Amino acid sequence: MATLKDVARLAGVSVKTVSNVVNGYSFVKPDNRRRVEEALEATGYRPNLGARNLRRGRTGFIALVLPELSIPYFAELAGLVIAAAQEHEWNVLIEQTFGTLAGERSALASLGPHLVDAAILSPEALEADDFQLSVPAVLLGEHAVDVPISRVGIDNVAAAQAAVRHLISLGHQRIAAIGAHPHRGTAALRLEGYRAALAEASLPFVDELVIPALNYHRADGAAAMRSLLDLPSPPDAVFCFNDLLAIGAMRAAAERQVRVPSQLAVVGFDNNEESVYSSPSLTSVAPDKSAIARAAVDLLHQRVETGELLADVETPFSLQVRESTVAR
Amino acid sequence: MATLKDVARLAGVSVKTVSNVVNGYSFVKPDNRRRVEEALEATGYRPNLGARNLRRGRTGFIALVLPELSIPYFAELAGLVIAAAQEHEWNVLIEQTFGTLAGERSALASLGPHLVDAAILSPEALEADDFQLSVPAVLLGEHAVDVPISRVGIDNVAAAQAAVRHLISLGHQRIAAIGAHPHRGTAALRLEGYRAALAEASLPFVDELVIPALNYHRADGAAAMRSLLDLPSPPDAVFCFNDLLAIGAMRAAAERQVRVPSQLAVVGFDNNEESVYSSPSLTSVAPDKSAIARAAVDLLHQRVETGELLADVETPFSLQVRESTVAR
DNA sequence: CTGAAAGCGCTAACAA
DNA sequence: TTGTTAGCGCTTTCAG
Repeated sequence: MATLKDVARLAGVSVKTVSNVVNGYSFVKPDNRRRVEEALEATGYRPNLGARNLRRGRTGFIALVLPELSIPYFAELAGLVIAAAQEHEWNVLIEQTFGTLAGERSALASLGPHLVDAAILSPEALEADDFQLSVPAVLLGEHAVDVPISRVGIDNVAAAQAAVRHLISLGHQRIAAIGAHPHRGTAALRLEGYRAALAEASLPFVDELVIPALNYHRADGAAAMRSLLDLPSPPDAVFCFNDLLAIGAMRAAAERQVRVPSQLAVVGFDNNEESVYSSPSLTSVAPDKSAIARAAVDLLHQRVETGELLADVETPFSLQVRESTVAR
Repeated sequence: MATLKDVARLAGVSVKTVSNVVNGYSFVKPDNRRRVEEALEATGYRPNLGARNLRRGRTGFIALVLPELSIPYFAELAGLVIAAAQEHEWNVLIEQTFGTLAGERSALASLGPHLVDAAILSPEALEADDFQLSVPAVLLGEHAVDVPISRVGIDNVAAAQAAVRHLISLGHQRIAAIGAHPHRGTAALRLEGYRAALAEASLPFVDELVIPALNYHRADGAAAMRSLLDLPSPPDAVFCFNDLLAIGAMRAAAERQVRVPSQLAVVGFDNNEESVYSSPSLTSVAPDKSAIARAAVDLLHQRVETGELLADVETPFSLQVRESTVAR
């Protein structure tokens, strides 16, 4: 592999000149520039990023810390973050925490400043004390705790409220919620939106209709739905805090011969691609994932370049109405 | 951030001694070791990986080149590769190609030896000439072309054959295939397995029942299924070359009021988590993804450490029978 | 506008 | 057993 020095020797100039050409710096005598470019071409020179970054005190990487790639929402998001990072010549390092406190702590601990220039975090269990980051970071999802880190995401209260309003507008009166969680900030906000929608329609908040979920996988949604269907008077609609829970819920309903949407309307959250093709297809709150990824990366880039702390970013969302609430 | 030198000064020894302790090398006088360890602790020293790797001529990264993270199979695989790589202290860099030749070429081109120590490739369009890698690599999926790179994966012919045999054993006679592709090696092998299963049961190979798919997304499966249902005599079973195609096919069937499995049996390939919860759940060929990820990473590690070229690895698979072929 | 040279933090050959 | 020191390849003062 050719080094700067090799190129310099071949072009008959100093490394400085080559470096100048490579980095598009200042003014280089046209003649020298030509010779350097020829030498660059001839050697097939490619800069050694490690050396460059060692010198610049940068690494060229950002970390993306998330629960699990096998969760479609995070997989999609990761793809978008990678694409956005590429535009700033950043490579993305993905760390999976599996949603555990230990996993999240160990991911954070490994984030030395020599490894990454910045980090995008999607924590689910971290506590306030844990946020002693050594690199700039941005939070996706919620401030589970109050920490001075910029956040990028949608207005979860408004989004949940829109989802439940939709169910109410369809005439549903007994609306359940799946996904309550004792420590997860996002869950608290979605629950708040659910409450608000019920309240503004003067519908009662019924404790037994709010089902907690420790995880947000399909299996958890199915289990929650079963417990709901076992109730003396089951709900006629259910708002699930993510699409995976909703898919599980629909599966459980099908197993009990409960028809969706005629007997039970279902709304999810995340708008996974999977939800467009399920039978019935799933009505879902659709955060603009692309906007989230871009905003997070741009915020960090700004932060790293200028050093200035930046404000939170609120990204848009919409409600995608499909067969699980309105039959074709 | 503390450097080796800082630690050495604090401990009153040379950097060499500190380096020895940090790297667990040779013999260090117990007294010195203790003082170094104290200094390490006091400063919270963390080695600068960039510098270490620059010196060692390693980067500490491997690349994982795949079509798209939004495809569940690759998302799952990526998660497993990250986990396997961690055990060799490797970080994983994911590059998305979107299955295009241009995307794959540009991903390969960016894989300089300064960026990664090795690469795991899942190409779909690359041609033989493109495989001029500058780092050790292993191929997931098939040798689309004949190149001297180790491959890790299942026996696609046998797997496809098992899937179609299952359909035949259920009494199906008119079995379609969705996913034929002019250049994709994997598609050719799965088609071969399909043919073999038909042949051994003395069933005719019917051209119009083999539907090509340029992409393997849900939408492609739905489109293919529609064309199959438009046939004067539609199939009574369909073997899809991946689960996404199968999910799309089931969706299209549902839209035409065709019942699965009573009127149409469906088998997929990949065994996505999604397929366990669809209604009906999907019978699918299940490659051992964890074994694939581990084998690929271990092979590369071996290769990088010892320099020796290693043989291909064939990983196991099974057929998961679910409701799409056998009603509960 | 360009060259010489220092040094980013680390490892390892060589000396002591 | 440990210290000294020369780089890994690059960027960047500082002179010229």
